[in-house]
Amino acid sequence: MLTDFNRLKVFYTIYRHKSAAAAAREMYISQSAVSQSLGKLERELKTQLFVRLHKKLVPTSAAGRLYEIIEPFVRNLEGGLAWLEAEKSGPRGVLRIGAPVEFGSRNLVELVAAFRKKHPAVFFEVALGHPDMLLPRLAAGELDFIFADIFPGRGARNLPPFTVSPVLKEKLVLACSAGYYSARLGGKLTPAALAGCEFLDYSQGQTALLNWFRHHYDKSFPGLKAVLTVESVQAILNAIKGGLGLGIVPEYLVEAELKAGSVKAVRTGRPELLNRISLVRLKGKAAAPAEKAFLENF
DNA sequence: CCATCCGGTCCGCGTTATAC
DNA sequence: GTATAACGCGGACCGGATGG
Repeated sequence: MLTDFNRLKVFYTIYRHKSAAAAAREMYISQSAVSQSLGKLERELKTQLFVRLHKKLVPTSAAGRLYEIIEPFVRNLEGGLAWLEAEKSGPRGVLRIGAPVEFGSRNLVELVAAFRKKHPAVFFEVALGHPDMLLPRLAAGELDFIFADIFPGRGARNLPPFTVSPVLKEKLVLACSAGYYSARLGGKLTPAALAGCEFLDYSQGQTALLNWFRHHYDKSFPGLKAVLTVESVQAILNAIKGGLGLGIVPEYLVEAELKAGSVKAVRTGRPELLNRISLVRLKGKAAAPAEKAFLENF
């Protein structure tokens, strides 16, 4: 059983001054209180900590050992409390953020860069991955907040309540190079012709592709041929330009190529599929200053 | 079921006074 | 300067009530 911390603090102060009276003055309590506290600690530990000479306290070797144990702890504690105090004057510390791979490596990194210009004492740890993996980590307090595109899976049943606020919508287009378009789809843009093409996707499950097809044709197209699977928008983009097949990318990333005609987007007449990114936080969790400042930047 | 509030009880801390 | 006795007060703890 750990002894009362206040008694250890009294001991620590006596040891530093080698005097109960001086410790009492420093701690703004009576000399009597210090003496009683020390006596109690010695009885608890069943160890003599000071030899009482006339008007003098001489530490025993046990006292020296105890001081060595307590001293780093007190130093840490004082440092920690100073840190908490400093935090009031401005955001600092580490922000742990979860995000989908594409959003995290593109938009989030830009946000972090802009934020750090204003608040250089804030550092970032970004975990990239699927919301199904990030939500439990948010619930366990390992992440301060996350960004999520799909929300939520059935696996999130027994997780604590979250607050979800939309932060971004971007149009997603199914695109390929102009060469690929004229060779494989020229003049016959039917669902069947489309489904027979080569595809580029972000995950083994082809969630992005399947969503696109469901959105535009109201039915699923099983057995799409994925010739490349990679968790990187940049890679998909390069593969599209290289004529490898059809891939889904945010429209604004290929705006120039679409205008120039080097990249073609598959248009069905329906509005484009939207990628909705939401901010997900633990309900009722107070935001630390760094977190608050970051979220206010939105 | 869990968190919170409330009233009552009791223990221990810190005080003063005093002895050494 | 330190230790001890006596004492008052605050806070910790407990059981029960209440509310979401």
